[in-house]
Amino acid sequence: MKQPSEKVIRIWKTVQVVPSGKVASYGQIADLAGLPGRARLVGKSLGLAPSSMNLPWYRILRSSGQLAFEKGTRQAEMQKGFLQEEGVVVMNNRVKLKQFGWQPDLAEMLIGLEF
DNA sequence: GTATTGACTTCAT
DNA sequence: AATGAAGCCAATA
Repeated sequence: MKQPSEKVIRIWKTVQVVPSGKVASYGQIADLAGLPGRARLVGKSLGLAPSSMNLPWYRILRSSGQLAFEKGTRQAEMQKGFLQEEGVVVMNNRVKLKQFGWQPDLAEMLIGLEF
């Protein structure tokens, strides 16, 4: 039985810590998950995540604030929809990190470190 | 074992 | 702002 590696699990958990209405970058998630430099692994892991766990993958974007998908793709539009539903303004396929970028709180960090 | 890939990041043009 | 190259490292082939 092949299961996702622990690293993937950690990434998922870390993603779940991101609060609604905020967004985080792949690199940021990787760092919080204790996997610095694994930004790309984060993306892959999100792709592996089953939809049944309600993983808020849409709160994760690039360091520049751009959505991970190209504009016009179905995923990008869906991501945009989810974000706006949480109050995050998405314009021209990007989000203003100055405004919506998530800064981990101590309490939230603790959750992330519980693993 | 090496080569390629990827929901990335950063620096240089 | 846009584009490209290099860096990065686990997973796949």
